[in-house]
Amino acid sequence: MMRARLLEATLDCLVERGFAGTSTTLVSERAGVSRGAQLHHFPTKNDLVVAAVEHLTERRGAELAAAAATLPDGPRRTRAVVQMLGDHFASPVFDAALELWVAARSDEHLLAAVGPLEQRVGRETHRLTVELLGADESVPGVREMVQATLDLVRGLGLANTISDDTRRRRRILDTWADTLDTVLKGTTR
Amino acid sequence: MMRARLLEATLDCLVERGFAGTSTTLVSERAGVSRGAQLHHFPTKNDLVVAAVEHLTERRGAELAAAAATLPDGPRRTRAVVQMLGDHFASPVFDAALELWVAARSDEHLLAAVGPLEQRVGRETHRLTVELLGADESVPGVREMVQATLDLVRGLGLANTISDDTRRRRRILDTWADTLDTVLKGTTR
DNA sequence: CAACAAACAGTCAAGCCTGACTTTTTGTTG
DNA sequence: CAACAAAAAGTCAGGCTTGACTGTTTGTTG
Repeated sequence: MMRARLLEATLDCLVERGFAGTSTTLVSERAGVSRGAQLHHFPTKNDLVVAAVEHLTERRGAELAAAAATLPDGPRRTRAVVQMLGDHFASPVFDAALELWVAARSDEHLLAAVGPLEQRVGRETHRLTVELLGADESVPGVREMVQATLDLVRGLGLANTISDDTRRRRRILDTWADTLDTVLKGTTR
Repeated sequence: MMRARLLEATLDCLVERGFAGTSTTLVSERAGVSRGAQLHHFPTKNDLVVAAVEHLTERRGAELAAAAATLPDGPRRTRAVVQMLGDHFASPVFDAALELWVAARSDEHLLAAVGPLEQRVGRETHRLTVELLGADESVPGVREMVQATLDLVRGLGLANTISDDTRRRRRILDTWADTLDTVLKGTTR
């Protein structure tokens, strides 16, 4: 319970203040957990943050699964799938992940933990996307287009961190969904 | 001259150690500039870093222009343009920009300087891309696909910061170029 | 119920970063 | 060439963060 509170507080700080602005003292205060208790569960800041990555991953999965359940069938499905991914990569969840991503870039310990984890999450997200789109990856080029879709929403998510970009994202993803449908044609439904 | 050395040192630190790991002391040492001299040119860390953004922008422009001059004509041009953009967004230049981008997310002063600047650079990059591709933006969907291309390479650049992603990027962008050509068909050349 | 271990709480010193302050050098103008 | 202003150099104190240390509560087992 203490553990969970600490992890949530860490993620909140990450979103609000960034990695550097997230001090262990601040986290313990936010979580309403004493400094000693915190140090008991997570001896160092890195331990704390790495654990937060794990926790975040679970939330990522849960959020995507929940959103996926509400998707419509029929000709508008591709568009809905793509918009769902776009929204997900524009949420605070992405902000927190981005902070970790960038922090790990120049911290080998963090990288050792975040790298493999993010790779795993990436594969899982890819699998889910293929499933939601009903794409046939045995067709040449289809796999690359699915990957491109995920990298595209990642790029859109990045753009969204600085200024609200929702309208532009909607337009771009609508157009992309049409293109994607053309490429996948004959393999979906 | 001192100014330029400070800016270059700042960018080097940014790439190697990230925003938080870039201390003003470290920068002055690297640049071979005394602390007082540094404080004369840039009173605060923010001033230093904001100026570095400006400087980076110029380098960005110069690098892109240089690369653009070597592009081939003919049917392979789209592929070459897209790969060029992909390489550019996977270079240290992007790493430095990413650090600033993320740091600005949770620092309003930095955001006030980086936001408008990055918007300007974005527009300029868009304009250049349209020109290089010979795209006709009056055709519906074309503008969105050009934007999508830029957001895609941004996403690929982000993925590349953690682990070297060159092979995957090549494959994805090759496929993307084919799709892009189909959409632009009749409007190019 | 007593004893022991684990979780929790609070305090604090060492280290680092930033930016202010003082002194020295360089260069320009009358 | 003298005087003055601008640039550069060096020093340093204040503030913040981290993680180590010590004391207290809770809970479990014999």
